Amino acid sequence: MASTNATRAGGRASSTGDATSDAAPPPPRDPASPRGSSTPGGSSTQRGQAKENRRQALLSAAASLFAVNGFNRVSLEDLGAAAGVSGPAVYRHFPGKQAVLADLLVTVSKELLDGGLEVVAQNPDPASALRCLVEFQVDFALGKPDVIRVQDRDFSNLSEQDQSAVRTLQLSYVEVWVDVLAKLHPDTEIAELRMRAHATFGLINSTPHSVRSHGRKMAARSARPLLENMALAALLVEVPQG
Amino acid sequence: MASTNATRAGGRASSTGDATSDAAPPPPRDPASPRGSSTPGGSSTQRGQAKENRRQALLSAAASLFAVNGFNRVSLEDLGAAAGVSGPAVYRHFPGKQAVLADLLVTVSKELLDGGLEVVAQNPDPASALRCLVEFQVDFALGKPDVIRVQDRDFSNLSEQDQSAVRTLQLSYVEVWVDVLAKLHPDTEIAELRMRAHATFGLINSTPHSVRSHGRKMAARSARPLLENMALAALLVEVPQG
DNA sequence: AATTCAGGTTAGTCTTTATTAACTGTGAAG
DNA sequence: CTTCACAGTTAATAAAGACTAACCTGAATT
Repeated sequence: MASTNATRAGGRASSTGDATSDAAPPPPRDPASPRGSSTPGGSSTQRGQAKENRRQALLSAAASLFAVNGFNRVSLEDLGAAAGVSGPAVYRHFPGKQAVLADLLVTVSKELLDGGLEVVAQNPDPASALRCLVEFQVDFALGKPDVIRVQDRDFSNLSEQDQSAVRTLQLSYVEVWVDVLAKLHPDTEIAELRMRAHATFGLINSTPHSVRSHGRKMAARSARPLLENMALAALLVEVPQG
Repeated sequence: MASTNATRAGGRASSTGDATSDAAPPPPRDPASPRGSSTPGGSSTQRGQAKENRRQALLSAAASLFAVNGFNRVSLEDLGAAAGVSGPAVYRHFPGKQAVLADLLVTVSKELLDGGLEVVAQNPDPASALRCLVEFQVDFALGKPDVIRVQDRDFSNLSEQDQSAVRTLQLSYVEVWVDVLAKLHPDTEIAELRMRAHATFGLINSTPHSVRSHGRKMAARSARPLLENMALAALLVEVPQG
C-alpha cells in the first residue's frame, strides 16, 4: 500500500568516540525555519521533492491507519513504518501526532468546502446545483472513504483550536447546501433544511462504514446512482406538517 | 446526570497496626462467583439491588463519556467518578474497561434486533412493517444518541471476540430490514437492498452527530417526522437502471 | 453477637507510547 | 573541496493509565 520501504538513510555510526569533549553544547535548532526557501509548495530541488513525497506518504498512511484502527490505536512507530521511515522521523514533517490528524482533517474540510463553492458557482439553477452537490459528495465518499471515516470518528482527538478550525469549515460547507436548499424551498425553516443536509451527509457517508464491513459486495459503479437517488429523494421529500 | 455522589463506603482506617502478623496468606477470591444466589437478574435483597444500581450507573456514565470523548480518552478513574465511585471499583462490576464497552454494545445490538423482530412479527404487511421499522429506528436514535454514537465509533476497541458477537447481531438486524424490503421489491438485488438499509441507518443515525454539534436547534418532536419521511423516501425511491 | 463476604478504598506495578536527545550521512551552497 | 542544514537513526525520558495488591467496613447470615 505505502511506498516501497525506502533507502533508510542515516544509521548508527561505528564508534562515537565520545565526541562531545568539553566544547559548548550547540543550542537546538528550530525545525520550523527551513532556511531561505519561502516556497511551501515544495522546493523543486530534489531534496524538497523527496520531503514532500514523504509527507504525502505519511498523510496517506495516516488516513488508512486511522480509518481502520482509530487515532489512538495507531502509534507513531506504526505511522512512520507505514510510510517507510521509523518512529520519530515523523517529527521532521509534523510537530506531533495530533498535527498529522489536524492536517488530514483541515485539508479534507477545505476540499469539501472549495468543491461545494465551485459547484454552486457553476450552477445558477438551484435544482441542478443540488444535484451536482449530491454527485460531488457521493464521489468524495466513494473516493476517499478513509478520510470520511476519520473525520467523523476522530474529530475529538484534535486540539480545541483545530477542532474549531475544522468545525468552522464544516459549518460553511453545510451552509452551502442550506443556501441551495433554501432557494428551492423558501418557506421551510432553516433549521429543518440544516437537518436535511446533515441527514443526507449521514446517508451518503454511510458507505465507508458498510463498504469496510462486508467485503465490497456492491461495486462503486452501481452504488453511485443508488446513493444519488436516495439522497435526492430524502432531500426533496414533502413532510405532511413541516 | 449520573446518580448523586453516593455515600462512599469503605475508606482508609486510622492505624493499620501491621495486621498480617505471620499467618498463612489467604488466597485471592474469585469475583465471578457471587455465592449461592444464582439469580443474575439482581439479588432482590438490598445489597444486590445496590450493586445493580451501581452497575447501571456505570453503564450509563460510560455511554455518555464514551460518546463525548471516545473510549480511549476516558480513564477508569473518570468512569468510576461519574458513577459515584472512584477508580478500580469498576473491577467489582466488570472484568475490565473493554468489558464495559462490550456490555454496552452487545446490549444495544440485542435491543435493536429484538425490537426489529417484534416489529415484523406484529406487522404482516411489509409496507407497514417497513414504516414501523423506520419509526423504531428513529425513536432509538433520538432516544439513545450516545449509545448509537459509541456503537459506530468505538467498535474497533472491542476484542476480536466481542467484535464478532456484535457484528453478528448487527448483521441479523440488517437482515430483518432486508427481508422486509425484499418482500416489497422482489426483483431488486439483495446487495442493493442491503446498501439501502445501511444508507438509511446512516441517515437516521446522523442525529447524534448533528444534535451534539449545534445546540439542539431542532426539537426531537419535529425531527422525528422529518427523519421518518426522509428515510422512507430514500428507501423506496426508484432508481432508473437498478 | 460473631462471622463472612463482597463492594470500596488507597498505593503500587508495569506497559505502552509520545516526545526529546544525541548523533550521522548526504545533497546543495560556497 | 569544504561546509552546513536537515531528513533519518537509535537510545533515553516521562507521563498516562490499566490493572493488581492489601486492607477496610458494614450488611447478611448463623
